[in-house]
Amino acid sequence: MDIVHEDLVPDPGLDREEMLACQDRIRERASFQTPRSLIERLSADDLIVAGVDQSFPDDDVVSAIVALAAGEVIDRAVVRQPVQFPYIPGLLSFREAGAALTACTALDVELDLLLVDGNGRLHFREAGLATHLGVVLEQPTVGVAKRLLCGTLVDPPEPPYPTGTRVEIRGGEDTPTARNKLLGVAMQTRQWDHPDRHINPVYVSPGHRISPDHAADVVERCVVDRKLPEPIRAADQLASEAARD
DNA sequence: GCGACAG
DNA sequence: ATCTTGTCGC
Repeated sequence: MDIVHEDLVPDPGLDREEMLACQDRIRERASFQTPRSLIERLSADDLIVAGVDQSFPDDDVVSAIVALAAGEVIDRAVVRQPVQFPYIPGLLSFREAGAALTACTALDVELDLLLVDGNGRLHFREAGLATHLGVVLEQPTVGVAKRLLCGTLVDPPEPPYPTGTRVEIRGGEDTPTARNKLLGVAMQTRQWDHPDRHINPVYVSPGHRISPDHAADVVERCVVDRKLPEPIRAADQLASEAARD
């Protein structure tokens, strides 16, 4: 994987206004449609999907990326560098993308798709971490978040949702550029049998070069026995253990 | 001014 | 994200 748009790499040194302008440019370049070539690959049994995730030991950021095909790890990379920007909702890319991009560059295998911890189009300016990475790398990406950042659930059922439930998330007052647009879906990837206590859904959104439906399809396919898709779990695990040494 | 807010 | 033991429920 290579950085295609060096000028769009999020710079932690920019001021807030410049960061917002950068995200506006990302939104303008992002595509939320699935290319014909990817649609064909989505049904292949050797689909190559990677997950990327970050951990923050002390004042460093560790980024780990793990690529899987047919349930097997086929490539991985880990990078560590000083953290350069704080966590600010809506500006996550400026904290995590630098390290994540370096990790992506260190990967040898060519991916069909990259799963990212966080949002894609499900973002105040439709430019979440998954979208930013996708545009800079010109790589199909999907965002998977554990909590809802913005947008409104359309006709949500009463929790707990049964496994397989998908609820549309559309833009509202908090997403001025995407009013009433389909930004992503709340997806129940796993659920307990008894409504005693329940598992929350994950929030899936297209990052770049994929549609909301196909994004959800891929996440569903990558989920094995857990709430989160395997590539992200593997990356999460690798980033955590790499943070200890 | 108040609320809401991925990791 | 990170700091951290026990503990509730299948």
